[in-house]
Amino acid sequence: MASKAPAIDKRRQILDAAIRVFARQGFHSTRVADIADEAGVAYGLVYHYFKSKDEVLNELFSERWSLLLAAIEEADRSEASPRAKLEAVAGFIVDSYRYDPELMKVIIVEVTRAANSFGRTHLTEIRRAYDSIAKIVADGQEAGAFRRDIDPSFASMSFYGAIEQQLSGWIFELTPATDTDLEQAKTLVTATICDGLEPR
Amino acid sequence: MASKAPAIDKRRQILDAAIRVFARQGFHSTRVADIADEAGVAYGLVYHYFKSKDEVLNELFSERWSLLLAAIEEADRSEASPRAKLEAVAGFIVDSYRYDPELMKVIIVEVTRAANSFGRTHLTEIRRAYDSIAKIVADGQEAGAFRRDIDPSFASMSFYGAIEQQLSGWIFELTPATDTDLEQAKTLVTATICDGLEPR
DNA sequence: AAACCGATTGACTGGTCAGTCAGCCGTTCC
DNA sequence: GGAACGGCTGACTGACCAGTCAATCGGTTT
Repeated sequence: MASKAPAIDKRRQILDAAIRVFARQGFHSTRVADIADEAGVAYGLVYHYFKSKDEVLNELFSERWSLLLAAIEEADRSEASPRAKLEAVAGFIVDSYRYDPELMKVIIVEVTRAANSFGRTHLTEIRRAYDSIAKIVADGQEAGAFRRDIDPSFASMSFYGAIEQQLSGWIFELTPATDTDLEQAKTLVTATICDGLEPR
Repeated sequence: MASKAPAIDKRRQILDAAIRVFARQGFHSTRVADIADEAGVAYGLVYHYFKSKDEVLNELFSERWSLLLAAIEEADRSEASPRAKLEAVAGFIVDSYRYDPELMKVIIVEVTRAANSFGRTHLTEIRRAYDSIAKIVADGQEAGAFRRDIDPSFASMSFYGAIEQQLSGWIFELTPATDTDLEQAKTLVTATICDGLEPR
């Protein structure tokens, strides 16, 4: 008997396999057969659960991005200082990478930074994240915590870009990514963006 | 007679056509036939001048990236302040976009941010840019112009990431890109990274 | 036990394209 | 004139792969 294997969720199994394979080979050079093999499942089953290969990636992206959006909006609703809100956002993104680097790699490399193919589909969701961050900045300006001569949406792009670039560095092994590095990055991004490189 | 057509450089013609087509459709959904058509040239000629479709993209990237590397290193060699050096780098990148947005789109979307497929090939060149920027920061720290508690390579990634994210915003029309916007961006990036968002 | 039904299987097909190649110009040089 | 050469042409092929589908399996219902 051992495992009764009570209807393991094959759909989930396929998604998880897809993360691994996409991270390893990239979306374009991944064959649907690779996903099925990695999941230990028949080729056709992928099409039982998903309309197309694209839909698998879309699903992976949307699952995770909605968490990010929720995290940003929660940070925004909190009573913390604007700077602490940004720190919370940076923290969430870095933790996402720590918790599941392969998934974050797929999302960044195949969607976020590839807005030609897939990003186009998700541009609205992606934009929502930038806008929410911009709102945090704008509120901070109104409260006098941030200077007013930098456009909030400009600041938002810089902040997000700085974080994503750090993840890229880790993903492509341009930059060490020990636990300590990740932990420091959380506050360092915010320190860089809020305090600046020049001494105060 | 009319045009003596003194051996127009067909190779160049193909490269320029490739920029337009890659920018429009993305590398993966561009057929070699599309490039040839756009260039007004026979299919086979592409293979006369280039070993493969990949090589066309590689060539486009290397051409431009070497200019960027030269610009960074020249800025570094100048007598300007560290901050002015960074401003020069930001200025060069923004001007590259202004001068040839399609080429920059191709480079960012298909190479720089797609380090899975092509970036891998160019990782060394890409890294050299990050390293050169990091050197500017490190020198600035030594000279006391920058605080020392932020790792230069970390600062370099933040700086470059912030710029590239601005370009992405323009490329995907998330952000207005009038001449004034571009001009302001040059100093704003540096202002954000050097001075920070918080009032001084 | 028979009908039913969703999950699962994997062989097969249709279409797509990167890259090849055999040959055609136009020029230059003897 | 003709031979040699390099730029240039575009039809063709071989490989690859996303998506289909007919068939099987195993559990549930009546």
